[in-house]
Amino acid sequence: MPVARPESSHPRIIAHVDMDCFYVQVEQRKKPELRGLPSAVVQYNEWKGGGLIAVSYEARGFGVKRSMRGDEAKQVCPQIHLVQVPVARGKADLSTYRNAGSEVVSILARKGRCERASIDEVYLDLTDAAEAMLRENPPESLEAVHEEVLKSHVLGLANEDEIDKKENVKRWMCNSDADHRDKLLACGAIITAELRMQVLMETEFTCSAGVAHNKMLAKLASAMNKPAQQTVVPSSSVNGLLYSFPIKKMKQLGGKLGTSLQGDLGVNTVGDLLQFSEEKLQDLYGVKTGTWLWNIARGISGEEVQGRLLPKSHGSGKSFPGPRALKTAATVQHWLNQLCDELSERICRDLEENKRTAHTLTLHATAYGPSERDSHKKFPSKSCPLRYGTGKIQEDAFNLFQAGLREYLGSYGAKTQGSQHPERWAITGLSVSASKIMAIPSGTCSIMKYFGGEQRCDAPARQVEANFIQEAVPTSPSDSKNCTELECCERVELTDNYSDYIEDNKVPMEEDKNLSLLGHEVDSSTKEASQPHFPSESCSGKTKVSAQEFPSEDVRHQLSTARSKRKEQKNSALKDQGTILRFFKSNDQAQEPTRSQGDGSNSCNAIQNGGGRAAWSYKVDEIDESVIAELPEEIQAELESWIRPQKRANTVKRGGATTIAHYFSANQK
DNA sequence: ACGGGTAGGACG
DNA sequence: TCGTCCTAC
Repeated sequence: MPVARPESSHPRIIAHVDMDCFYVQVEQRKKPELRGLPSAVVQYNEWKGGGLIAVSYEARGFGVKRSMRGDEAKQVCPQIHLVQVPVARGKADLSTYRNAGSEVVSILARKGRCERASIDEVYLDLTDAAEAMLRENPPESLEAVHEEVLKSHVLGLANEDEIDKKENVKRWMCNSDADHRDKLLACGAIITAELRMQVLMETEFTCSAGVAHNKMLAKLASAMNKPAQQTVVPSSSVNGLLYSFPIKKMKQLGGKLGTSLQGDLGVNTVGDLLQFSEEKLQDLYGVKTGTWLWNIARGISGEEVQGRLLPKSHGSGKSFPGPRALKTAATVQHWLNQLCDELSERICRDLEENKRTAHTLTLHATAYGPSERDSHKKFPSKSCPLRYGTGKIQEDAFNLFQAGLREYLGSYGAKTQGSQHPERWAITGLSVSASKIMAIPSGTCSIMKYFGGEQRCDAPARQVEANFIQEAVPTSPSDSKNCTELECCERVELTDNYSDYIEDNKVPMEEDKNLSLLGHEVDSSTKEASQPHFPSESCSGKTKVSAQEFPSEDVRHQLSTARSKRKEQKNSALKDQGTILRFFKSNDQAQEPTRSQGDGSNSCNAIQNGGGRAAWSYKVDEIDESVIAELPEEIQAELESWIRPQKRANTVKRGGATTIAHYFSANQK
């Protein structure tokens, strides 16, 4: 739901960058012969040619639309090339698109705060960069403005359609009499054009962009001229732009709220909203939404660009429409296993690449069944603490499913359980997701505080284990069987360290498994999120090309050098995947997240002997995961960052010693 | 019985 | 908090 935020007084320069038919471009880069042809990306072509999820602009010219079936697209455009989405584990696999999106983000993030809004959209706060440019190298002093900048659409500029358009744009960009805000916008437009060219050279992807004073307007603008163009929104143009702008096309108003505005208030354009007082809108839609509506009608939006390059959750799901609905626990389990397998791979990759761990596993399902006839009951989502390891995730997810199913079926289900007439339920959608993703805490002080007093940090490992085990009360969703089997995520690509993977035992189907399980599954942990740790920008040897050095004759050459640069980067990225040990060594310099409970500062000091470093070792495979849940929360967060990677390190040298010594600093701040 | 698969955010 | 609902691409 929209929430009103005060607009900051200081003018900001915000860009919204939107990749053009992104999935198509990704496929075209893979198969360059598709460039320039009407094409579309389709998934599941079994039924009516599959569903289109991205359509090239050439194909749009023939009337092909998203959400057509492949067959329909062929009808309106027989020569269309349909490319299939990659499939893995029997489901669509979007990872190539996600990765391609990451390429783009890493380029765009160079010039300012960057928010990855979706797989193919990014917001940028270019305020600082624009101010710097205006100070040090203002457009009015430029003798030449790059073609790409001149191709900008500047809203409100007279004679948009005229032949002298570029001349007009140049005059606007370089106008020394312009409003300060417009000068900043001009700088923003130049920076944005440069970034888009950089994206094109390094990724071969085109994008469109909007440049404005806030996110809402930037987003509106980026969609106004596509593909491969950019649109600038001077303040003076805002009212005119919004006045006739269809309300339903505003972000957040494409759904029920927009429909209500139309149906209940007769508001069809943003301008129509101006007649309503803030109080009236608040009465109708609540204080927050009312204020938000009142503001957006005036082009006001104070939302900040979140500095976030990484997703906040990972999910894997699949639908099973109509006749394909899942009707037995065995098929549900099969598909859950597939989904969990993918999810596990993705969170493990996140851990390796970004040093982040997910802490909550959630299962969603959609179902129809006996209870749906009378009541429109929904299958409840369920969540539990996330344990790393594919087998564990699969096991936990299936337990969550069973818990949800019992609830869904209600008392009716309990009665007929185990009878010869199974429930007539059917699952039409399944998804699992991993959320509460936090950067691995890099300090160790809270562990020391926990053991402080009774436990010296360099005490023998045995005693540490004893402490763990004494206080252990298993609470994990599954009975914590002795986890001596070490789990590691599958990472075929990274052959150096993480390739070992030991599959969990398959979870046997137990219809009547532990009804009270769910009560224990709920994770009451309230861990304070630590600062996300962004992947280091390993942009070695990027082609640096200024706007003026970008004549079209050079594009071909630059693209090819950029292409080989990319490959170099990939290789060096692989090499850069350090060993676990190296990871810890590099991390122990980092900062300790803040925490509240005190008194243990002396114990911290106590271990700061030997130049602030101490060695600590223990036998990893003798610590049961379930004990961790019983530790104080701030300890849990910290411990998990140690134990999990440690187990993984252990598998690397499987058969060898199981004791690993870690070195860490006790410095805190 | 469908755009499918993902994401993010607000609310109670 | 968790679970639900809404929205968007």
